[in-house]
Amino acid sequence: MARVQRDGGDDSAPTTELPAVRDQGPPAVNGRANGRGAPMPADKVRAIPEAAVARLAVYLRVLSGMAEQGAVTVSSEELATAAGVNSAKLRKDLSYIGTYGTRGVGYEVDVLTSEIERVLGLTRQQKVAVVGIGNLGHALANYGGFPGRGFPVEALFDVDPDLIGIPVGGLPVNHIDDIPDICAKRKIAIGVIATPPTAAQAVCDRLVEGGVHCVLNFAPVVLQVPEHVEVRKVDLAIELQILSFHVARNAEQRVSRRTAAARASSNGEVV
Amino acid sequence: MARVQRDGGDDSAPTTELPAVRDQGPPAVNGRANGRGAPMPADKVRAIPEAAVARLAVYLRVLSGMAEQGAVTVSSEELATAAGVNSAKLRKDLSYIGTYGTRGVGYEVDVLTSEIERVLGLTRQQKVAVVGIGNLGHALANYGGFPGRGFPVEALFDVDPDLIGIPVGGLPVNHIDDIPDICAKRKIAIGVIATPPTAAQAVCDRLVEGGVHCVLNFAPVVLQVPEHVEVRKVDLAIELQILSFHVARNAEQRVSRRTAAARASSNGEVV
DNA sequence: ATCTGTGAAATCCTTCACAGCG
DNA sequence: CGCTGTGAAGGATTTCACAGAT
Repeated sequence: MARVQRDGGDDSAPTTELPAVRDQGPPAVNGRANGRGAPMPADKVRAIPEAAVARLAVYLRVLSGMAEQGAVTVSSEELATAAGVNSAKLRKDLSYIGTYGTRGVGYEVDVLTSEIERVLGLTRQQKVAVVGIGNLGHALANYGGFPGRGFPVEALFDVDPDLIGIPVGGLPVNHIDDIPDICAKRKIAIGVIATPPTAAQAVCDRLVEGGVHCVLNFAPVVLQVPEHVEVRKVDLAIELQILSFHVARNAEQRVSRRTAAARASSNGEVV
Repeated sequence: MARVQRDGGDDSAPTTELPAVRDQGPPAVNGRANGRGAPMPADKVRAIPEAAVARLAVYLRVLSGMAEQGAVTVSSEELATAAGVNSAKLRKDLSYIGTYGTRGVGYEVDVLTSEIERVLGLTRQQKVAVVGIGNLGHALANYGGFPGRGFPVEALFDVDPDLIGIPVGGLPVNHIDDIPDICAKRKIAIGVIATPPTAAQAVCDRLVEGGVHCVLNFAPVVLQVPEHVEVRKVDLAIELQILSFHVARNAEQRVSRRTAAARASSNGEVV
């Protein structure tokens, strides 16, 4: 067995679930007295909230846009607006990675950029394998935007014999049976699953076998993985259904507001 | 100008409000007059946490898989495991939509399925438009899996003159200038943006002009939208960067654990 | 005996608001 | 004076743990 169910998505949503750092010490839980003002032992890089990590990636993108336009410094207010958050949240997020701002002025775009890159581990390249070279797999393999050259695609896999050996985006397609071998040899860090749902779990197992610890899953299934493996999912159906919920909710709100208005007006009230 | 920055991504938003079920408006939307499952006090039917909505969609998928395999009832523990959450969370989530379980037994698969569908608004069809018919757009337009017949794709748009008029997945491509008109005429509920980042904001503005209130954004930009519009984003780059963060973190943990172990063993401690 | 439904506690995240630096 | 950095307050979400139904 040894399978643990976890998901990364959405998360999201928000939903983003943290890898449960479950330390089940026999005695009490760790006194999480995170010494605030006290400088913490450099040993322990303190946890950055999962939600903040996701936003740091957004800030990074916004910053790179600003750099292109020649911006040298930026205030928390500007950056926050461009990133779609409020400025208090942005400052709090940045405070998790250190203090790189100048009071009365703002942040230097390039300093902030490289600090975020450092925290996100973007200074090393993470090799990516894409499994499932259908419509979506093609899109992913060609995604010039596997962005900022931090995530080179270094292996492609499919079952279809007609695809094996064919180069896609300059890289030949291998058979999924070779996943464990090839991933291990090429030291693939991240596996992207773009297969039909029925194949996804088997593919995932082989990726794990090949030493892959991080999986990005586009297949509409919940993957079961061992504890040390991190899965994030991108799920079209679920995104649509969440939007659907909001449509329904808004429709109902509109109805009940209209009813209220009608009732009020028939009472001579002003709404 | 009245742009409000919000994003739908995997961040958590305040809990969404469900319609106040006040007195019966017109024939109205909330047919929650189910005699069998206990609805729940009208003034308590207020809000379903955003995070729970996302998971309800997951449960729905797991349930449909179970139904296919002939399952009639399911316990919270089984369903939770299959969905990758713990059972307390699952039960809490289900409690937001009513009480449809049987103590000592579990839930009936078909009852639960239709109740979740009802809450998510999947009883009505939501028409979808896809903008940007590149690799990804193709994948989306052909996605037989715009799943469970709840989300028919009813309009396609692109700028490329060579594409206009060409049918993709049985539907002709229109020019993006026609977005407002066509969306309004066909009563599109959800717009999916699969354009290059530079075009995304303009496309989004036109969708909103056409009366679209929900947007699913695949372009790597933060969209600015009016308040009444709901945006969710799917961002490959950000997903990869979040995974990258976990790679980095795990690497550090592994290092520090090794150091700790070394230190401990040189002290004769047991780890 | 088993499994749901749910208050209450614990945890995680966001927002406020202001001290303090440049 | 303007803007950052951050305790503290306020919410939201998750987990606990158990009463109660079958």
